[in-house]
Amino acid sequence: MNIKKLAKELNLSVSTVSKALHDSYEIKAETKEKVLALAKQLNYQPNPFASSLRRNSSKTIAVVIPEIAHNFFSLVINGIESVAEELKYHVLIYITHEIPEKEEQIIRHLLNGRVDGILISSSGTSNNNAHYHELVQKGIPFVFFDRANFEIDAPRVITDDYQAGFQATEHLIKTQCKHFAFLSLSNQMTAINHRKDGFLAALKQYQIEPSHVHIIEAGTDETLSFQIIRNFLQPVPESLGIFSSVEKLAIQTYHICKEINILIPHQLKIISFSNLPTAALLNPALSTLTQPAFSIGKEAALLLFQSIRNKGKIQPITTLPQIVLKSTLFIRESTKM
Amino acid sequence: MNIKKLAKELNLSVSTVSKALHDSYEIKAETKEKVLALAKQLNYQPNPFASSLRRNSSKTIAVVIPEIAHNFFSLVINGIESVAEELKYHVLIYITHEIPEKEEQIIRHLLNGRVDGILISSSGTSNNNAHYHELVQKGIPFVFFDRANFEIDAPRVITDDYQAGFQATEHLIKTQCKHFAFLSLSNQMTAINHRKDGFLAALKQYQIEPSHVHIIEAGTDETLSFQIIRNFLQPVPESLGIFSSVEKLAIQTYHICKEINILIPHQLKIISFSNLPTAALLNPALSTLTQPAFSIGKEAALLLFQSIRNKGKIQPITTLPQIVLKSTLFIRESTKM
DNA sequence: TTTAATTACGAAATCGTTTTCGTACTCTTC
DNA sequence: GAAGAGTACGAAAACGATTTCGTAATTAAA
Repeated sequence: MNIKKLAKELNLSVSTVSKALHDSYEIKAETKEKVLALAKQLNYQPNPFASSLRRNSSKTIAVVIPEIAHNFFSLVINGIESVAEELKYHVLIYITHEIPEKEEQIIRHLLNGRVDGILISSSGTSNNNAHYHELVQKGIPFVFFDRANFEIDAPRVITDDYQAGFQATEHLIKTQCKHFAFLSLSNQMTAINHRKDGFLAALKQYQIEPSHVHIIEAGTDETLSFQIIRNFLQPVPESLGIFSSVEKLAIQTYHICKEINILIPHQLKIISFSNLPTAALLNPALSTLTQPAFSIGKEAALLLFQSIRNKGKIQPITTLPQIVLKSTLFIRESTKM
Repeated sequence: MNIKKLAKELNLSVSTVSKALHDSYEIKAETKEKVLALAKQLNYQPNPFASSLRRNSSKTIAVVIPEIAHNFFSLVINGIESVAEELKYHVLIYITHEIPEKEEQIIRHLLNGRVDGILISSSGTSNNNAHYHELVQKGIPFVFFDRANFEIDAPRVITDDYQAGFQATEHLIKTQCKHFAFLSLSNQMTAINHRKDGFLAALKQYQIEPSHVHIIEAGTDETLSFQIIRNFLQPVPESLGIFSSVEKLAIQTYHICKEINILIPHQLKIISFSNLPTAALLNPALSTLTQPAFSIGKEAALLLFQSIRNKGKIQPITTLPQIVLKSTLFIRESTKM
């Protein structure tokens, strides 16, 4: 079934049918009704590729994320989907597995016009931005969320990572910790670095002895990060307070503590960025900084669709859209005095 | 940049360039090299819509799932993505939010040829299969995973739900439970019903008094299911063993037990189907039946791509592909004697 | 030497839409 | 009743690839 057969069936021209289906003013109501009726009856659905080819728009966006089996990112996707669904857009998912080269390859592929816009949570290191520049040059709108690249002039939705980091660390300080550790994936990710900056600022403000401050870069490889954290915890520094910048490392820490019999919160207190639905049910319940993941996805999608709509139009000289959402601190047993 | 400009630049015809790019035998090596070189230099990427329109294939598959913020489904997507990425296919995600009508609408939309195949974990009730039949009629390959519709002749990847249900229940029986409850989302989902059948079969084999058997249909609405489970647990039946067919209901049960001070495993033992990475860290550690989610996604994708490849070819008279993977039982503290 | 086969390329049709024109026809308006 | 405006439609040109078919030029076979 295509528009040609539909037109033949109706004794109308293809152009008339097309216009009728798009509710054009050129077509009289009676004709429109006939066309709509037969289209429904014959279950006519326009070929999306012909349409995209002609209109040069795909009604599709891409979401590029480091991983998907991750509470934060799946909640974000939920938020994105809620907006996309509303606007009848389709959502393509690409996973970089935290490999910057993979991200580059994906983004470069998307230069071919397959999507109208891209939502990116970067896995990239800041020393390679070429692929983002190509997006800009090609005029493909994109929005960063959570892990933004601040060297690129693109809208972004982030959280108050510095403040949250400060707040979490202040909380650890007030529970009488002596040593402080920051668990990080890498020193190339903006969001994580902002958390670290907040962490360091709090320690400085409370005049914590620098030798008591530990920055642990555990990396993205699971086996390796286990090893690194385990090494750090043997032996466990006195009155250690851990601030984990991502959920995964906190969970690993829990596993390690269980394995080598470190008692939380007595020997070690820990707080983590996390969207775990089971944080309160852990043994002990995990104190968390929880990002509004759904809202992040939703706001990022809204920004993207705004960019898509504005494409081609004259942009007012406006400041770069940056939305900063607040994380929420949940104090639980893992940081009990 | 398109193939026309490329051809002009090379002083060749469009058809020659196209053939060269596809490594056709009609084109001599020297010409191919020239074409490839300039294509790379000018960063030529073929328009995917023109290509899809002409070839009538999209290099895209759809994944239709009830929800995404769910460990099981996000792991499945990981498996799917691993295969799709390998074969250079794109993955569209659609979420039904457990609403059968939504699923119908999505599937019907996909009849327009936007995708070459569909992976479905059904949210549908068995009384409406029309949309699946339309897929069959249109010749669009699809594969069920986990939640299959057994009335439809489509390949499927499922787990040994009956056996796992039997095994879990047998385990509960051996821990001296007197009352037994099965937590279900609805009685319309095949996978869950198979788990229930295994549950009931085990109880029958061990001659459990039927009045001690409780089937709780909690539904998919979060607030409502909380209410239903809470009601069931007030007061908590003596020596209750709960078999939760899905992770979410087990987590809700944990929350409720914490809230109204029911001690696990002393007053209530619980085992659940779950892919929680934190199952062992919960208080108490949750006994689980864990599905090989990644493999499910991978196998389902492989079946789908096989169907896609076979499309149009004469099918050998073969039995319907059905892959049954095994779940693994992890006994932890939540079912301790 | 003639015929047949092979090689290497180009012209043009095609996929299914959308959109720009062009044009009959009716209806005002002066 | 001539000019202009408005209405309702159709023909045809895009969009950017792929593929069929045709054909010169060269090589091989008879």
